[in-house]
Amino acid sequence: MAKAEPIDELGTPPRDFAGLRNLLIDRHQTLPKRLSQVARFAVAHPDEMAFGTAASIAEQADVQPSTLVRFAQTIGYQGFSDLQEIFRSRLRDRWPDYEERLQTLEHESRERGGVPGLLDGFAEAGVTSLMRLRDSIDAAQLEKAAKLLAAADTVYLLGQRRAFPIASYMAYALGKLGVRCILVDNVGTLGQEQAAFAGSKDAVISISFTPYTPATIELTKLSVANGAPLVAITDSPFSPLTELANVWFEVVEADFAAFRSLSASFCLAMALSVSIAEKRRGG
Amino acid sequence: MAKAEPIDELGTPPRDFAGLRNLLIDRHQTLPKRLSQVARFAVAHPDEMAFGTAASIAEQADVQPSTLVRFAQTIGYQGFSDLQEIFRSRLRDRWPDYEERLQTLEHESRERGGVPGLLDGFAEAGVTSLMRLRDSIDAAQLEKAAKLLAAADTVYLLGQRRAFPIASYMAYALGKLGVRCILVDNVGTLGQEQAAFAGSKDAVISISFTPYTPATIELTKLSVANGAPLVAITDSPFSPLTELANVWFEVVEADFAAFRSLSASFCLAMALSVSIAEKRRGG
DNA sequence: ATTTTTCTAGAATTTTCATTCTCCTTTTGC
DNA sequence: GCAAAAGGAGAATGAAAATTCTAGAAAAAT
Repeated sequence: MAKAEPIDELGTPPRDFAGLRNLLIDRHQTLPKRLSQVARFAVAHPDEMAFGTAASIAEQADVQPSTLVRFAQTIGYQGFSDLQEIFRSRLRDRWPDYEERLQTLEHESRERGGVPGLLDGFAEAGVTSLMRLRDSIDAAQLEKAAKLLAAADTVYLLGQRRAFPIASYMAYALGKLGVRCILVDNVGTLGQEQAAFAGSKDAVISISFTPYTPATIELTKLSVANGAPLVAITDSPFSPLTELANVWFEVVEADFAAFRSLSASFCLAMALSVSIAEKRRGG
Repeated sequence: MAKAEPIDELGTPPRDFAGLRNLLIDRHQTLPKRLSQVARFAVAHPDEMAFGTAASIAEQADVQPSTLVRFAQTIGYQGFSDLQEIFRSRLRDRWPDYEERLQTLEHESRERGGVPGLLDGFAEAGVTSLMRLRDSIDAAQLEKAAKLLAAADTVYLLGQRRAFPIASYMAYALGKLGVRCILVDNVGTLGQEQAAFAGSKDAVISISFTPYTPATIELTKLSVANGAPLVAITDSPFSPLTELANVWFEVVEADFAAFRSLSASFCLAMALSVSIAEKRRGG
């Protein structure tokens, strides 16, 4: 209780959310491990901080409830409840002007061009693509593709130019899921060599959009000739991939400012990746 | 406890705010005086219902705390706390514009299981991410980043592992837009050599998410040490990139099945890419 | 008008929750 | 490498809150 040096830095702690957030960002480096952990959680999940109980928040942040109290006191608040009040006020205060703000946003993004308008445009294109994807993809097809790919020894991933981000992401995801795969990135124009070993026990996922990059098509043909089953992700039934594929998906992306979204393709890629892993575990 | 006629109308009460609100509006005429009073208050002051304690709400609504419990039970909830959860969830997920769309999505995806369920899940995560992005990105920051990057001689793109698809996509997009750029893909661990020439006349876009890939951080530090201005896309204010950056963006992606969406990051990447080109043309 | 039923207020009870405290562990300084 | 200080975990405590209970008031029905 009685301390020689009573005050460290207990100036008045911020009573508004923005100030608190800044304080947390500033100080989290100097805080001890667990307290820093709480600071990170608080910034990342302000909603939870507002509504949760000390126990529930503690569990999610992987600390003890008492740590939350110590944390609040360390940065100058009276206790956890006092700190929580800041997070609650944020939701309270923000709500009234939120609708107004959103209307402004919609209104302005039509009128002005500029960077914010672009962001809205791409976001809208992404949402549209995702909604469309959901309606257009056939469940049976997905099932079939997942089954085919799950049976494969190694999954070969083909995709160049605009499709390359998707192929490379699948390589990342499949790797994390413990599914053996090879990303045929064609570095050093070594695509032929990379894809050469794909055979009937393996499978190929080929991704290509208009104008179908020749390298992707060539490498796909090569693999199919070697007996590898093919799952294709493309943007039209007339794609050169469809006639080669055992299963193919048509993904139509919305566009904005002459750039097509990639959201739907990524979404499909993720769903496929996870479903392969699930099937392998005996789904 | 034992009652002859056990159930009046305790069908499942709504778990979402919209449904609850309708229920309240419908039934408030048939309810007894005090309960009707509570219903009116609940509809009129949903914020208070979310934040207040039973005692504080009771006082404001001019009823007894126990009345609130009776009220909750009468309309089918387990107790006051159960009812309050609905009001809290409303503040938690406050994206009014897309509320309806998402609800449809959530609803349908519960009915389907398996692979289609995955697709819906990822779609939902993507939509959520995009909506959040729109709300969280600051227009002034975007403007500043676009200006900084437009002034650069060459744009260097850094991003490994999960961030790599985004970096590689930006390389594609910027190339198409006629903006000189170099994708530091670190092939052959030649990242140092690839990034070596980034200087004060250039600019770096660095993309990294938890757990921040060391290679990306190292290469970014190197470039910044050489005087290159930095725009960072990351997922937390505590990212090692933020302190290095001239402008940084926090992109929080929603996740599903332990995989985070990339939609928002891509959206931001696209918006940035196009805005650089626009600025160059004299925007 | 009287009985029966429903509703309400307020007290009593139980549960939940934040906070405090103690003991143990880790880190820091010498 | 050791001592001292700081930090952290988890049980104990006490306060506050939700819920239940009961008696009485209001409303409805006969």
